[in-house]
Amino acid sequence: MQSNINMLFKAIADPTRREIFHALVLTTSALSITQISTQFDMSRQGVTKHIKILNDAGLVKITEDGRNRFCFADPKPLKEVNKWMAFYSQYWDDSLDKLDDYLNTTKKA
Amino acid sequence: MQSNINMLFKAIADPTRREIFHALVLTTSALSITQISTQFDMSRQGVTKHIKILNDAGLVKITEDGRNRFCFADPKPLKEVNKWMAFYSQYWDDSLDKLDDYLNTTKKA
DNA sequence: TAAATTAGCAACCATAAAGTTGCGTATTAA
DNA sequence: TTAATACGCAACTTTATGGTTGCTAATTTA
Repeated sequence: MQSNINMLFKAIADPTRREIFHALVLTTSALSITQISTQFDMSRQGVTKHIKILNDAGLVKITEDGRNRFCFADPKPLKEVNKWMAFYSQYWDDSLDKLDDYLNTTKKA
Repeated sequence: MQSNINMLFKAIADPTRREIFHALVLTTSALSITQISTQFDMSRQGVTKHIKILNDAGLVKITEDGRNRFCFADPKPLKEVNKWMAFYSQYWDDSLDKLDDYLNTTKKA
């Protein structure tokens, strides 16, 4: 198993997975695997795989209920991504100044 | 070419790429491809590929200077990721309540 | 001018990833 | 108790990914 943060980044890297996650966040009720798959024009197994990866990343929780497995979104792990980005946010506003500085100094030289 | 946001998520999904990006953010001077590859115990071509993906995502800018290609980090595109996450941040604090609610109601039923 | 350096391009390899189908099993409904 | 439903597991296919090596071209240094 990979590290948590790696699995998190991997989980949100796939657009289909982001869509599934989004749908789970928006819905008020829990969705079973089959319900998700009808909603996404994808085979049930395809959804199962994505759910597994989302679950590994902690972004989706699953409760078993008879033959059903209901999926819930849990956005909490995204805080980690937020933390990762927080460091770079300080460079957002002056980021290309570095490039400008370089170009200016080399032109002057 | 994929969409911008997809390329962005893809770019930061790989841990090596995040490391390279981080090194470029931290360094005061620009780094050439060769300089990066010596720093990362990876072949020059491996680095070139990563830089290309980072460049596609807008996270790295390149200036050519003779036979050198100097790379600069540009964290600005990460704002998009931040925007994507902003929506989910409203669910961070009460996320698992959804699950709790479900479990409670089903137990009561 | 000859040698060294920086890098792109192409081919290649191994593995992972996204998705499918088929089949068996457990649970629910008729 | 039979039929339908929900699902997991395994196998398979296709394509992407991360990485390598070999070769060539351009630029810089001796």
